[in-house]
Amino acid sequence: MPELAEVETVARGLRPLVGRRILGVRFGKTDFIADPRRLASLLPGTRLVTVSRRGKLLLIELEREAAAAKERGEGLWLLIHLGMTGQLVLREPSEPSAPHTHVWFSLDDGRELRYVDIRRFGRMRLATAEELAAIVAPLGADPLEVSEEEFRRRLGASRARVKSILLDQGVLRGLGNIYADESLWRARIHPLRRGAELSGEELARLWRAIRSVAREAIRLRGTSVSDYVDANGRPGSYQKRLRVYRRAGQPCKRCGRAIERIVVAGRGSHFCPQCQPAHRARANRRGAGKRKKPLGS
DNA sequence: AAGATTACCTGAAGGC
DNA sequence: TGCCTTCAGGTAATCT
Repeated sequence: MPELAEVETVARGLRPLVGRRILGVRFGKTDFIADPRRLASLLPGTRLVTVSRRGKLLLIELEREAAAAKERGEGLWLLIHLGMTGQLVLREPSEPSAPHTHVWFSLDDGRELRYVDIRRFGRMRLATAEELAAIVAPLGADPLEVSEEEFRRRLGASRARVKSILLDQGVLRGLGNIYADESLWRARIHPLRRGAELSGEELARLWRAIRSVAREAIRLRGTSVSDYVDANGRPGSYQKRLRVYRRAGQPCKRCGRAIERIVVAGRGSHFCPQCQPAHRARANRRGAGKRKKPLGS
């Protein structure tokens, strides 16, 4: 699934396109595109200026031709979210299109950038600078840039299950189910624990675990367990490093106990019952619901 | 009103 | 063989 490491890898694969022009766009199904006619009218003739990533969101900055840019001085961004099964791949126009290809961008170097998405959970839209600011405003901290202090503050302020918190893009941007499970295993924290009940030591372990998992996943160009490939159609290799994700019933790499799978936040959650104990201490949570003081302030 | 659950979508896999 | 159900998880919408 495209999480931060996969989107980062796709962004890096597209970066050589900076300077290229989009000559035209063709569409298949468009129900995942905010305003396909706007793309059809504005994209042709634009030049790619930057390719970047914000969480799981891919940002392609475009520059209009001098004449068109005059009417509105501001920039234009093509925003693409890959959802679950979205792929952006560079192909020669002569190559047959994969099933579920829904957008074809023709480029001035003769190639095509194709958007493929089996389930169409992805999203695509154009945005002005103002619209872009509003879209990224709700996103939380970057997992690789957040300080340990801010991380502890954000996680410790929530009574939700820690697994849910890690998946919340408003807290940390870019983590998905795979890296959330892998990070919790590394930090030896049970997915059902609540953010506010984690000790300072546990939060510190989790902060470090997320950083090392994210760095390693980017280095290995992402995880390919089902559909993910990069801009050149190549899979990543972090799947070889997975310790718990989709390993239910198999032995823990640390202690040998069978990995278990439960559902948290509607997601399959994999953990080691030995390494990741469900309770910090002898928790008698009777009366815990009476707490009324919100933490902080 | 934060936190939990469900809907969207298609293909793979398992049951009978 | 083939039909049916379940599962996979990105976010948005809906519930409690």
